[in-house]
Amino acid sequence: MTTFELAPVGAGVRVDLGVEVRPAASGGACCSPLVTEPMDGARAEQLAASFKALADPTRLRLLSIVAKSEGEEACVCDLIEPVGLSQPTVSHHLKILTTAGFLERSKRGTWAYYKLVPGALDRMSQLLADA
Amino acid sequence: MTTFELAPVGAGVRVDLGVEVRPAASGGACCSPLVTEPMDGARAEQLAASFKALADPTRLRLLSIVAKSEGEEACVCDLIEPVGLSQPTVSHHLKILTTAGFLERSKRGTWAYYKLVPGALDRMSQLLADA
DNA sequence: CCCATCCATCGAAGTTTGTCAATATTCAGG
DNA sequence: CCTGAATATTGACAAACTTCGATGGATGGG
Repeated sequence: MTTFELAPVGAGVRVDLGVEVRPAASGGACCSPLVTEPMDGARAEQLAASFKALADPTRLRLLSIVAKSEGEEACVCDLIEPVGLSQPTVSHHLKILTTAGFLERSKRGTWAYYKLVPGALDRMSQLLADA
Repeated sequence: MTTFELAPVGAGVRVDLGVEVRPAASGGACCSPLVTEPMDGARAEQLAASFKALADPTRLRLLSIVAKSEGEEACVCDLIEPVGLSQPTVSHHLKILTTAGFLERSKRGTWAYYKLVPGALDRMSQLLADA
């Protein structure tokens, strides 16, 4: 398989990407020696994980369809035909989006309904806004 | 190798993700037959390509460092040490970010300076804002 | 000119990802 | 319970990605 470890989108990620401005390009022609750490690896990985969930055309379409559905909610059967992929594949993508915190799942009867997590995409938007 | 075909971030991508609302869940228990196309495959691919460029921790750190540098600009030599990867790898990532439209390159002497493309990240932010 | 430096490209290795067919799981009805 | 329908999970495989070392191209200084 492969272990998708997509950080929940909200997860305390702070908007201002934590970089200490470097101490004013020390003398030489180029190359300041110390750039006091860019945006620590941990946060970079979290953020990257969230973007990774959005970095697939099928997943974007799934989000888009769900977003425009009744109550921002759709069941898997509504999604298979539009994206034109197999049911397992669609389920796979939905799981990734859910793990990443963009969708939430609720089962009613035999059907699984996926719904936009309110504010999840907006939070991503914020992260980019003042970068 | 692999051919990175990252769509320039601005490229006419429209904020409202083009989905016609489905015609009100036709009668049955579930599964409305026609969801008049989600967000056409082409745009989904473009958008996904842009997100793909952001979907890597190293690239996020590179953007972050560049963003906080003098004039939102840094030469490759400034970037290698902070991210702790080889020079070829850093160049590789910079190219991806450049092709995707997030960075622009200018050569001065032997050095290559990478600079944030103004508004590029903001545009991505917009795309997510009202999704 | 020749050399050293900065950067890009190439080729290769290892990992991750997208996709499907097959199978398991869960639930509603009879 | 047994069956059928809707989803999820597993296993497999090809394509794509990240990374590196080695090499090539350009530029500026002796």
